[in-house]
Amino acid sequence: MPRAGLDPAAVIAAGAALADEIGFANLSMGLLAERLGVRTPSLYKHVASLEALRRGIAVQAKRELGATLSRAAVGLSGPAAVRAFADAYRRWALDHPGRYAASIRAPEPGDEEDLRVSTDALQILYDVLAGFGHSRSVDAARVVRSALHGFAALESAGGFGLPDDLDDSFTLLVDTLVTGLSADERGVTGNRAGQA
Amino acid sequence: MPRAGLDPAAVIAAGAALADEIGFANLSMGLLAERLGVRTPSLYKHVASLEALRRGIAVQAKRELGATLSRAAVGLSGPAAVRAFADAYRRWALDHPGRYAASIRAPEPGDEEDLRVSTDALQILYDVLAGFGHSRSVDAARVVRSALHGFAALESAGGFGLPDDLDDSFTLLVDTLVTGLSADERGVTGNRAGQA
DNA sequence: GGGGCTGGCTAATGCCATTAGCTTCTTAGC
DNA sequence: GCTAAGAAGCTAATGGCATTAGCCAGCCCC
Repeated sequence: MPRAGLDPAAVIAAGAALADEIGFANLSMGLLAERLGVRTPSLYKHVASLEALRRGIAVQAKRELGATLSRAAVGLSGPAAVRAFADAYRRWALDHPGRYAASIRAPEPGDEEDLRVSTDALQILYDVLAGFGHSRSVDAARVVRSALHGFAALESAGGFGLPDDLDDSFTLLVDTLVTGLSADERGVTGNRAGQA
Repeated sequence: MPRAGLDPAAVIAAGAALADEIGFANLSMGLLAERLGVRTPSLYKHVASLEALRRGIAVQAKRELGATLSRAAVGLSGPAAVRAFADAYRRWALDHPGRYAASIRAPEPGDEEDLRVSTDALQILYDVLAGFGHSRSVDAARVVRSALHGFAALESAGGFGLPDDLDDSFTLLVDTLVTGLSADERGVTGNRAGQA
C-alpha cells in the first residue's frame, strides 16, 4: 500500500479547504480523510483530535487573514486605509467562509501561538486606525472589528433577507465608520444615552 | 411510572434555557432529556429531531428578542431610540447567549413562521431608523444590525482580547453609528473608496 | 540489506441521533 | 366506574462519528 505523504501542515491545509466548501461546523474527520484518500484513523498520526484540527485551521486562517489585511492597507493611511482594510476583510471572509468562521474563535487561555497570531492580526487594525488619532484606539478597533465581523458573519450566513445591493450596504457601513470615527476624533462624542 | 407532563413548548423552552447555559452548539438531545428527567427517545414525542428543536428555539428566541427590542424603543425616536435599541440588543444577547446564537440563524426557505418572526424583529429596527430619514433604510438597518451583531457575537464568544471597558467600547460603537448615520442623512456621503 | 521509526491499516469502544415496538397512563364516552 | 384509544413514556437496536489499540509495510540511514 502506497504512502499518502501527509504531514500536519497538509492535513490542516486540506481541512481549511474542505471547511470553506462544507462549512467549518460541518467539518469531520471522516470527510477530511475521504478527501485525502486515507482512512479516518490515519489522520490521528498528524493531528491529535478534531479539536486540534480546528485549532490548527484557526491559527492558519488568522495568519492568512492578517497577511491579506496587511497587504491591503500597506502604503495607505486615514480613511483610505480603513476602506482598503474593510474591503479586504469582507472579500476574504466571503472567499473563505470556513476559514473565516475558524478565525473568529478566541484563543484558548495559555495557547501562546494562537494568541500571537490573533494579536498580530489585530495590530494591523490598530496601525490602520492610528491615523485617526484616537485616544483610546482599543475602542476604535473594537468598533471597526465589530462592524466588519457583523457584516461578514451575516453576509456569509445568508443572514440578510434580501440578496440585493449588499455592496451598497457595505459602502454605507464603511462610510458610517469613517464619518463617525472622524467626528469622534474631533471631539463630538458628548451625546451619551441615559443608561450608558 | 409517572408522566413528566411535557409538550413541545415546554421542551423548546427547556432547550432554550439549556442552550443559554452550555451553548447553542453544544445542545444535545441527551443533555436536554436528562435535564427534563426523561429518557432521550421520549423527546421525539414532542420534537421531530434535534434540527427541529434548534429551529423551535430560534423562532422562540426571535420572538423574545423582538419583544424586548420593541419594549426598549417604544416612545423614543431618533438617536435616543437607536441607543435604547442598541443597549437592549446587547443586554439581551449577553443574558441569553444560547438563544442569541439561535436567533442569528437565517430561516430555511419556505419556513413561513420563521420568516415572519425574523421580519417582525427587523421591522422594529426599520421603525427605529425611520427617524433618520434615510433614503435607503435597508442599508441603514443592515449597518446597525451588522455593528450590533458583530459586537454581541464577539462579546459573548469572548472574542475581545481584553475584558476591560467593554461598556466604553460599546458606547463608542453606538456613538459612531448615530454620528455616522446622521452625517449620511445630511448628505455627506460623497467620499467613496476607489474599489467600492 | 537490516533495524527502526513512521504512517498507513483494521478492529473495537463509546457516544449521539434516530427508529421500532412495547407498555402504561389518562381521558372521553358510556 | 369501565373501557377503548391515543398519548407519552420506556427499552432495544441501528448507524454515524471520534477516538484508541494494535498490527504491518514502507522508507531511510547505517
